[in-house]
Amino acid sequence: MATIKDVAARAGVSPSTASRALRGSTVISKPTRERVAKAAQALNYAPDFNAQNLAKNASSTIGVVLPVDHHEIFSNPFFLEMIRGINEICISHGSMTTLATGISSEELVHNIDVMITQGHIRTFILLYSEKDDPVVKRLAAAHVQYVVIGKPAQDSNQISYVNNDNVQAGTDATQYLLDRGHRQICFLYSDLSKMVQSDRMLGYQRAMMQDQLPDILLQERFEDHASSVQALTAFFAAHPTVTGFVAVDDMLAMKLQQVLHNNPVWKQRQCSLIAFNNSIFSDLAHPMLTSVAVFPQRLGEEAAKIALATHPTDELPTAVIVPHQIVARHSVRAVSAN
Amino acid sequence: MATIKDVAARAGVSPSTASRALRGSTVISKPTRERVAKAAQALNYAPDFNAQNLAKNASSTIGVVLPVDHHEIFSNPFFLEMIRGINEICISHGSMTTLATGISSEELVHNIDVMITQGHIRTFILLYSEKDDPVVKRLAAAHVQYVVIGKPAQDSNQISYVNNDNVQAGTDATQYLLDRGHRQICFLYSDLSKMVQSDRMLGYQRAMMQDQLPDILLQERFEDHASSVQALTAFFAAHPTVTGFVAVDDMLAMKLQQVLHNNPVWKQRQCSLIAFNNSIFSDLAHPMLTSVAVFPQRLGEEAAKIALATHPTDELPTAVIVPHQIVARHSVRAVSAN
DNA sequence: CAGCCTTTGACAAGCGCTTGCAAAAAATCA
DNA sequence: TGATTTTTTGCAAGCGCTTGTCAAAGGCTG
Repeated sequence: MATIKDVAARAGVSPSTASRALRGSTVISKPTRERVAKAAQALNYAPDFNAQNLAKNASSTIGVVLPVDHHEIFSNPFFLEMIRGINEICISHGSMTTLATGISSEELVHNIDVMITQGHIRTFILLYSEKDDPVVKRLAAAHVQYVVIGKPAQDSNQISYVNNDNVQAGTDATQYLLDRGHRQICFLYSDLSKMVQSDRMLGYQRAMMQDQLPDILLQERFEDHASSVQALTAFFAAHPTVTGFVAVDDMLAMKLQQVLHNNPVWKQRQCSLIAFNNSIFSDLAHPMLTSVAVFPQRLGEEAAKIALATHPTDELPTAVIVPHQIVARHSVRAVSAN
Repeated sequence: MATIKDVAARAGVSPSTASRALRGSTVISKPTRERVAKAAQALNYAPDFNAQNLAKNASSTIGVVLPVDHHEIFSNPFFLEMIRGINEICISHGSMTTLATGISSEELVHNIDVMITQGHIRTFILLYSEKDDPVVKRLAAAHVQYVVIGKPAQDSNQISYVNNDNVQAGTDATQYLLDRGHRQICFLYSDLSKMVQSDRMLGYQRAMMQDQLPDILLQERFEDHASSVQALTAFFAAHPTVTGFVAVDDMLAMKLQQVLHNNPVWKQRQCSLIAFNNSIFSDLAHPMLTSVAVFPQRLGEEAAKIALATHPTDELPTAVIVPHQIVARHSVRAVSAN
């Protein structure tokens, strides 16, 4: 590997000049800068990250934090797509990414500690957002920069984040059903402590309220068949005229679909179903799910851009909202308005 | 952060002695070693990776290579679980992991190049195995160490790998159906160029042959409903008495299940179904799929252990096979032997 | 044309750690 | 006890890069 001395020699300047020239310092004359650049090119020079980091006492890699391992969460293809997006941008900026995972909160925090103290990593991207997250506390205490994907649980205008407009997405999904004649629409969710879910629910409620229709909520995880059937039986008893569901994500939608499909009476109702995330599950369901795409890769990309852009810690935070988009498949039918 | 000088000072020795003591060099007397260790402990000392790497001209991070981005592949939860396993082990060995991804083969190779030349990464784990992989070529050319998860496409006893015994898994799955009275069993796959699939198929064939039963093969991707129905119609016409399917993975099994379920006649056949991977899809299907678990996290762990263990490149390669295990759910019924 | 300011580039120190080499200390032996 | 070996420790150089400081060179003005 060529070192900076080699390119300096070839360009006929000192290493320090070469260094400055390569980072585009205006203190070096343009001709020299070009000469150095040419030499670097010719020698196929690339700086050694370790040396660079050591000298700058910084790091060219950014840490990507996965949520604490919880099987269900973890099997969500979402994360990989976000990681892809992040990595893409990082590489193009000459950075690398490294992962922080953990089987428990403590382990995660510890791993992050190691990355900060030993790895000198100064920028993190959180792939999730949670209330009272010890990870966030640690990050803040260590004065490192971080951007979260999702809506920050608090201080949302003090920290950088990228997110979808989940409230709007909720409204749009609901409106989609309304537009097709549905009036009795149920919002199906599993865990309101997740910001995504409560936001989408808010959106749903807004849409319903606008048409002066009553909320119909159903919380259910569909963990086993028996309890699912029981829950749905009770639900339909209370709301016999429901024609559509807005399910908070497509995994949940799929589960609902399964139990619906499996009961002749319910199947006959042909309830419409709109979901979120547009992941592989939407395609795998039958009928395929109409779903609100949220573009995880894009989320990752935007997060990485923010992370790579602002280095001064005391700068104003950035927030970017990535758009969503309904992709129509076959799980929604129009009904004649009653 | 405490540096090695600090601990040296506190222990009353020179930095070099401290360094040697901390790496456990036997050239340092035991008492001093202990004194240094104690000082390090007290100061909460941890070495700076960058400095360490620079001095040793090595790297304490290992590169994890994802397959080239192909949407279907990428939405497989498998990868994240392997990564989890890898990360777990790496962290506990004081290493970090960094990701290599790419939208094309060229991009991937380029990214890996950067990691090697600029990042000084000397060890990689490939999360996939493919024939004529340019990544492998590059890795070999650069004389870096790598271990692959899956069966190496060639030279399988020259390179380290970790894998399941997919042939045996195929046999076991088939035998599971045989044991329950099935005789007309179909093997469903999508792409034989993948080692996993061809291996599992081999196992299926072995089991069938042992009972002197004929192979029944079906290649189908179930990409859209119409073509799926068509394919199955043709299939059942040719093999009207099939009672069970061995599907090469649970995503495929799920798709099959969907189209089967959706046709009253086929549904009535109540075909049994056994799948592989035991991912979230197995749980999501209805009825839930009996599936052969292959423990991706474990695969990752083992791969990481190998990667971290052998540093001399000229050492003999290691191969480890992680066991599989059938987890019974509801997609297999016993049939009375005819 | 002398004096002063500006631009340009080199020198050298240092980031935190490792390691070859040699000096000091301890242990052994005659 | 002195010589010799063995053990233990310190010195200093160096990994590849950045950057503060300063000298040299060139351009102005009066």
